[in-house]
Amino acid sequence: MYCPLVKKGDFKRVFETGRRFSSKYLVVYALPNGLDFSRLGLSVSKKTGSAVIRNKIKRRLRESVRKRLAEKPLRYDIVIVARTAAAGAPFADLDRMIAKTFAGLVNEDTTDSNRKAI
RNA sequence: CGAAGCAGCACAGGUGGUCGCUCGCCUUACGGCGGGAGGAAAGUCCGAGCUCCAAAGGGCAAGGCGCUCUGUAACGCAGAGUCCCGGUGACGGGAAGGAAAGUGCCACAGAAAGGGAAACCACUCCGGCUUUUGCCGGAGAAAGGGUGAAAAGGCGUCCCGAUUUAUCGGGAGCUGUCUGUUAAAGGCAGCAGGUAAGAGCUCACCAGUGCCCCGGGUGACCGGGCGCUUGGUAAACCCCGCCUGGAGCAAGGCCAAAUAGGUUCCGCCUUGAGAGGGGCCCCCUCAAAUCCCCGUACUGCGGGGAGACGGAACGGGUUAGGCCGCAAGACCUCGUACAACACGGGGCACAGAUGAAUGACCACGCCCUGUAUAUCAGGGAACAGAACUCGGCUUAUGGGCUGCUUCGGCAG
RNA sequence: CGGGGCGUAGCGCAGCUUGGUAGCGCACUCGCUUGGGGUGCGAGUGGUCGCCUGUUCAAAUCAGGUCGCCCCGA
Repeated sequence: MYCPLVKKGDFKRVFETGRRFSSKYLVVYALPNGLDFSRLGLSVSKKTGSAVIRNKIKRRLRESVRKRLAEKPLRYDIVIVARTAAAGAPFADLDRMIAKTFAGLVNEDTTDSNRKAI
């Protein structure tokens, strides 16, 4: 279960206070959100490529995150920034990185996160 | 066979399965069924629809367009033509009105670059001087020389013979034009008058040009006659003709919530202005009032006052808030008509997201690459992703097919 | 959706308005100066003016198209 991350302030909070995982193709920021589901934000720079390439990267990342969250439901605000190398990456590599990153995340105590959210 | 030039066509990797996204419909719900990127969706270069604002009219400014006719909702688009340029040719390219309304510019060189008494050298004739060479003066100004992109349109040649000594005949050649050809070719016209010699004079031909005439064409323009000989540049200013109100779906409409300022009224305090309209002007429209107070003879007339602060109500803006706008045609094809187009018949399709939907995996077959082959391995090719909707233009781009035409070579 | 600007030598810029010679600084090379280096002085090398087409006798400059980059407004 997830929904898109929308607000500019939410992005800013995740960038500044969230955990950071870097890899060849991606930079992933994650922050517990205190909700019953995760929210996903994607950032692909115009320098990465044309609209077609950028769309393809976002679709692949969305697909990968959907599959990983189905296996392991997290309650995080996640922002994934694609690096320029992600344009030519095979889907299997991207998926492996997402899975590896999610393996390092654990849901926090519910009451604690609720207090934070409010 | 080789080289080249046009025109057109369809495609944009297929089928099946699993999981997932988005929209619509059905269902109480679980869920089910169906739709889901392109030829350029791109660039945003034109033209329209649609929406809001403005709008009596005229002029100016600004911007755009600029051969003709036709088509179209419209266009800077298209079709058919005209003229010019390039190409042996098929064919390609052209912002192609006006330089005789005016202004400006034309570097360097050159006497001179737009009106300059067209200069200099050299030249011809006449007169004078001189042994000659030559010098001086006058007249003439064509051919020749030098600069430059351009010097005031170009061109009128040569030989033989005869004689009436400026004409005739013959030949070659040149120029122009016509016919025809792949090419060679052929026909016609001109090559003259004048003069000391010549010419810018007369004449012939060609070129250019004209608010001239005749003929053809809807027209651009073409052909002929007549007149004239005028440098180029308007993608320099400009002139002429035609067109253009402004903004854009974040247009615009409705709804919701919260808050500071705005308008009206009340209280309190106190003393200020015509407003609106398009880029501007003439001007036009609405106003020159209303309310309160005072004076006076009711209407009326004269004089004075109204903005800040607090409360209430109202309507706008903001909050990337929600809904609507927001989804079947200026389409394709066949026939008629010279083409675009129009008319008639038939056919087909018709995404609506909003931090923004098309993806991932598997199987089969197909294509490409690697390897001697099979197996096998890798990849699915190019350009590229709708954002209110259409008609065009431009640009990017894969492999393939079809038709026509031109030039050259070889063979029959 | 609307508007504006830039592209010239390895780098940063001028020249474009009013068309005829492409220039400045740094950098680079050589020489002088110094015992040597730096500094300084002098000389020199180096540019398809983003690309295509056109106008013109002549285009970095004018016109049209195109490509790339940057900025602004709603």
